[in-house]
Order: sequence, then C-alpha cells, then structure tokens
Amino acid sequence: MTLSEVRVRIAPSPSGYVHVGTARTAIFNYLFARRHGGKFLVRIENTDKERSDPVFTEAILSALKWLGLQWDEEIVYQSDRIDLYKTHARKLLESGHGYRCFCSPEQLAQDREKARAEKKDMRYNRRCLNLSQAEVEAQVALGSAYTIRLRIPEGETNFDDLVSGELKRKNEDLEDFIVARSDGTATYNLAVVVDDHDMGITHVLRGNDHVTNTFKQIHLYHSFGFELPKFGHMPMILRPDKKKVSKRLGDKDVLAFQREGVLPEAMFNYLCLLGWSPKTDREIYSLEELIDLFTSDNFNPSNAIFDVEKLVAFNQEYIANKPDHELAAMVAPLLVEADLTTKYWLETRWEYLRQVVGALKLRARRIVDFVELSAYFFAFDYQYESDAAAKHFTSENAELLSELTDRFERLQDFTHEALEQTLSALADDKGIKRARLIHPTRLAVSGRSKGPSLYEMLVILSQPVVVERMRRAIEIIKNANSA
RNA sequence: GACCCCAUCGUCCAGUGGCCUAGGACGGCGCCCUUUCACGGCGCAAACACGGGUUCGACUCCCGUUGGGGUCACCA
Repeated sequence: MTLSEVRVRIAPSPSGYVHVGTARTAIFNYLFARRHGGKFLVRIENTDKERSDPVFTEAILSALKWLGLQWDEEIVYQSDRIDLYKTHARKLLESGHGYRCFCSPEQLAQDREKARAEKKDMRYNRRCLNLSQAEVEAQVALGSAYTIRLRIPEGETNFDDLVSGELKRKNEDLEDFIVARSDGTATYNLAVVVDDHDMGITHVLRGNDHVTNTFKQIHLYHSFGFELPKFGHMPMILRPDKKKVSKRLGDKDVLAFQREGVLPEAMFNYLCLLGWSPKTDREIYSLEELIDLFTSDNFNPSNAIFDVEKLVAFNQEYIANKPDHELAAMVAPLLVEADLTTKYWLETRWEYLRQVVGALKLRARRIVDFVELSAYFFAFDYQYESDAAAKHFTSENAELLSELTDRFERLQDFTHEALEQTLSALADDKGIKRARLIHPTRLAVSGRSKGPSLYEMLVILSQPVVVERMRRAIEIIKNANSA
C-alpha cells in the first residue's frame, strides 16, 4: 500500500437510470474506499448534452443514497469543466501527441462501412495523420471543421489489472481516437483522464467493458505526463439471457427494486457477492463485515448472471432480521397507499401495526408482500376464500363456532394461553379435534386459510373484533345454508 | 470480422497439484416440526466444456478446440 490516501470514484453518465451493474461498481468502489480509509467520490459525466438529463442525475444520486453509498466530497460535474478539457485538448495538439482530423462524420461512416464489407479492421485509417503541414494549415485557414485525435505510438501497451492480472494490447490494435469534437468539446476518454488525474483518483474500478478505454486512456496519461492510477476491471453482470445489463437494453433501475420491496441492505449484500467473494461459506454479511473483508485480490474474473430469486432470498433473510418497528415504518405508507387504512388511524395504533408486521415477517419475501398478507388486519370487508369456505363453513361448524364465540366473549384475559385453553376445552367437550375449530375460526376472522398462528392472530385482532367477525361469519353461513 | 476477457451443479460462490467419493447458497424434490402458510431442521438430485500435454499425481499448470461475454461512435 502506498502512503497516499486511496481515492476512488463512481462516474455515471446521466443518460439513464442506475442499473445493477453500475450499482455494483459503485458498491465495490465504496467498499474499497472504506476498507482503506480512503475517499469515495462521485462524478457526473454529462459531456454529452444531447443525452444527458438532470432528471437522471437526481435519480442516480437517489439510488446511491438508497444503497447507503455516501460520497465524501462535493460531486464533480463534467459540464462545469468544459474549459479545462478544451485546454488539455489544445495541449495535445501543441505537444504533438494529437493531430487535427478533417474527416467528416459521413466519410468516417463510409470508411467503416467499407471495412465492414471487406471484413477488414474498422479502425481509423489515419488519413489526416499523413496530411502535410501545408495541407493542414490550408484547411485551418479555410475554417474547415476538425476533430483532434490522439496519435497512438508504435509498440505495446500493458498494465497490471487488479482483477485479471497482466493485460496486454498491441498498439496497432488501438486506434487514433478522437479526444475533441469538431465543436472543440472533449470526448469521454479525455475528460475522464483529466478528471481522474485532477481528482487524485488512485484506483479506477470499473466494468470490464472499459478495458479498451483503459488502453486508450493510458496513452493519454503518458501524453500528459500524468501518473497512472491502478486499474481494476470488474466482470460484467449478465441478464438471464446472458446479455450485459445496460441502459441500451432498458435494464431495470435499481430503485425499481426498492419500489418492489427490496431492502437496500439485501441488494447491497447480494451485489457484493457477484464478482467478489469473501471466500467462505457464509453469504450474509453486515456492512461493517464487508468493509473489513473487502480486498481487491478476491475478485472473480468471470461474468455473473443476475438472479432475482437469490436476491429475494437475501431480502427475506434481511426482513426476518429487521426490527418490527423499522418494518412497520416501511409498511405503513404502503397500507395507506393501498387504501387499507389511513395515516391518522395508524398514527394512533402504531403498536397494533408493529404486532401485525411482527406476526407476518417470516412470511414476507418483499416489503410489499406485507400489504397482501396483512390486509384483513385493517379492512373488514374481506372475502372468504371460496374453497376453504366450502370446506369449513358448514352449518354444523356454525354451531361450534357459535359456542366458541360465546366462550371467547366471556374471557377476562384475551391471551394466547387463555384462547388456546378455551378452544381445546370446547374441542374436548364435543369430542372433536382442535383443527375442526381452528380452521373455521381462522377463516372467519381473516377470510384466509393461511396465516400466522391462530392464537397470535386473535390476540392482535383483539376480543371485540374477533367476536364481531366470528358472529358475522356465523350469520353468513346460516344465511347461505337457509337460502 | 478484428482485438480482449472468461470457462466448476440451472444460477451465484468455494476449491489454488495429492485433503475431491468436488463444498456452501439460491432454486427444485422428499421427509420432519406444525391448526394452516411460512420459519426452522434433515436429506436427495444436480457441475469440473472437450482434446492434447507437464507431472508419480490434475478441477487446479501449459497449449489448442469449442462455447459464452465484451469492445470496435465527433456515446459514455
């Protein structure tokens, strides 16, 4: 480790939402910074005016915040630094590392088309590199539009990648890429190098799809005489169809997972294990543990397919371990939104919500599941599951239910123990199995055949509600049978 | 097509020359627990892509083949 502080960054372009690939890269950078006591920075790469939209910038920052990736310094916006890039582009021209290219976009497209047709290399053919000084001056005097290209020298470029080890490329396989557009503005690679250097970035951890850029950027570092940072290229996250997750394919915004009830801790934990491993049999780790374990020599170089099922399994685990009151706070707005209750009602019955959530949390895989699972705790107009009703709502059972209701009503202490005792006693009196009473009672008070322990459910619902619901069910059974 | 990367159960991850009759997790299946559904517990099925080397010995090292992925914009 060097003496200088570790500084890493996530540099999204605001031309789309944050998908899981970007999120994971951000997480790795964050963890790396925290592990080494360094700084995690954010840079918004909005040099492309056409495609950039502040709406996406906001969405990106929200996503980072949701994941808990707090950045350590002010956000850098490339749009504020246009002049800095222009200056550097000119420097390239002056130092001879760059040259003017007068080829029109149309011409270049034509060249590529031809190369493709002839199954030849599609790199730039260096037509303008061979222009004489006089020709260049003549064009400039004429006011012809030109881009600036970086001249890639002969030889070979290599660097030691944190993930894949030594990476090599013949320079002839690189092209003289454009660093400044004809309007003078810088392109991606120039801006990135200028910024990474300027921001003191020590480690560039980014997706594997950037390796070609890295080779190109290395030449920019050399041209400017900048010190090279360390590079690490993360394997891609693939979709089940094995395509890499990308904006182009319209891949899902990570915040969509939030809306679908995924906890950020679960997403964080799951994403960490895609392309990196603590090399143990454990999978669930706290943030602190991850920070402690996160070293760059544990990256897995092969691509990984994103598996929502496994994410959800992590989520289930995190829900099960989350304190009831925290879950209640997350569920409350969803219940209101679903029109099951009101904000006011919940405010006065917070303890009730807390108990409901606690009783259901081992059954929820996602936060939104609580709405469906708990509906009958809030709404009285639930329907009885028809199959279960056909089975349990018989007139015979109505009699039993009626007697059970009377006994429940007489109870002084409406507790788990008292309820269990009462129900068992009636079952004994009648010489029937307890299940004979349990199922119709569950159906009567919840409309469902599934749910938490019956007694736990009754206690939460409270005596008057239980009695009322049971009486109503009995009425319905009687009416149905007499009709 | 050129260049680069990758290759262990369906999926994610262990395995760094003998501990492997290849381990864990998700998913699947079965059993147990149980008033239901979950949770939990136990168990089963499920993989070293192929071919050559190197070695006393290869999942592990090398080469090739095949397969998959990525990149080839005046986008980032």
